[in-house]
Amino acid sequence: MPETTGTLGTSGTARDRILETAGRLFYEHGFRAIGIDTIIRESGVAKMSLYNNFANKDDLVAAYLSTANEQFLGWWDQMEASTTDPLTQLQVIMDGIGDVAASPGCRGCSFTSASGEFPESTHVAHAVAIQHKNEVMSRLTRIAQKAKVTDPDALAAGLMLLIDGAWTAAKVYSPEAHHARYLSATARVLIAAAAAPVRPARKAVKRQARQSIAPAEQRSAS
Amino acid sequence: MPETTGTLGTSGTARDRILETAGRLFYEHGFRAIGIDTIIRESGVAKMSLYNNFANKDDLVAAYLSTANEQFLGWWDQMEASTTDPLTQLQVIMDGIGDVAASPGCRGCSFTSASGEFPESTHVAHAVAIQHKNEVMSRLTRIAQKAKVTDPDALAAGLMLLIDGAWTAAKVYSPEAHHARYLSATARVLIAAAAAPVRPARKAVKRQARQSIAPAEQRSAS
DNA sequence: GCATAGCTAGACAGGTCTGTCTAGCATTTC
DNA sequence: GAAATGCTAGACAGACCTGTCTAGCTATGC
Repeated sequence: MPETTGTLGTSGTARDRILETAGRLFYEHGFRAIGIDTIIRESGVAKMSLYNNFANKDDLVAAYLSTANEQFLGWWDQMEASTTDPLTQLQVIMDGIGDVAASPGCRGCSFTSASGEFPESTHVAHAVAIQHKNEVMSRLTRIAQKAKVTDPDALAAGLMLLIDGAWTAAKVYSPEAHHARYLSATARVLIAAAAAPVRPARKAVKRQARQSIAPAEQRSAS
Repeated sequence: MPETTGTLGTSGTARDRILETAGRLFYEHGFRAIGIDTIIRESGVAKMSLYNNFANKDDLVAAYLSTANEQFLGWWDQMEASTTDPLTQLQVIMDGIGDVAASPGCRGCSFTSASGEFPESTHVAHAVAIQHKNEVMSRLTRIAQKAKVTDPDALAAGLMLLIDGAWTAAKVYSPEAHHARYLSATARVLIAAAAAPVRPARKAVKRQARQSIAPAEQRSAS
């Protein structure tokens, strides 16, 4: 039994090859930067094979993101199953994400990128991204609740901020990674503080009145 | 003295109107989603006025980012000047960014978006973004050093992760903001821990061996 | 042996994008 | 008054992009 089908077929169905190729190209160059023709050419598949499997380009983008979401959650499940203590589970997950974000090939988070390239929250790709982030947030919250920390929402939110910060570092600084290396250690501080509530610091910093921020500066923020 | 120039001129030079309009549209819809023709139409300016002031679209994007960078650093200087204690300076800045990120109109960080839409680090827009993040990092580090905390690099990196996490929340969840509201409180934890070094937690979470992450999952990360 | 399903190859339409060019108007400067 | 400067209006070229269509090939199932 030779090639499964077609002339250029390497392996798998046309749909699989399209998804694999499109995912790689989208991740490396961005969703808008990669055209249908490029995906066709790189995957060695006919254009009609793409449009027979996906309604349009947006549908292909959404399919890629859904696949990526499933893979990520699968990886998460493995990490979480590696231990039973909730606080350790959180730390293991943060360590794992830190390792990925700081690795040379990492270009950040596909879902955040999708949100940026398709800013309308009704866009199917943006919607998948929101769904993904919601899932991550609720998983963090659930584990924090299991750990019986004082404020599970605050711990989950803090860890979420760190995670997305690490993905941003990976995206901006790729392939150097930079401060994503500090994800693990910083998460450890938050987790420890949540477990053993912070004693009033010697010099507690109080929130003070600040001047309001002009609209123009909202757009220029870091 | 009537209109300064032109027929549709609202105020300022053509260059100013182009930069203002382009900035607003880029920020709201993305760099690749907005075309030259749209900028022309919205700013009421002739196409040649754009190409007389900017070499090409990339140059316009870079000019917008440079302006945004200057505005942000100006805002930072104001925040920093509002107090003399370094730890309070850090907290004031984090509070300010948290307020902006959690405000309804905020769509995240222009520089991160630029990195995402122009992934090649040699692209002029990506280069400006890197320069901006470097500047923010070095400012955080400098203040942390002034505060004489044990590990200024770690504190600066931790705060940077939080900041970029907040921008991501704003981008993905706009206009709801969500967990960006936790930026201030989470920063307070990190700052307090850095000021009063963490006592070994009752149940310290140790880093444990983990299975490696398959390349396929690197792309699917949160 | 024949129908069906999945695929290929490539032309094509219609739209959009960037960037150039021409012709001419209005204001300022010398 | 003349030159220079900054701008407008819009046509235009050439590239690229999405999505459709036709024609035909190949393997499988009945």
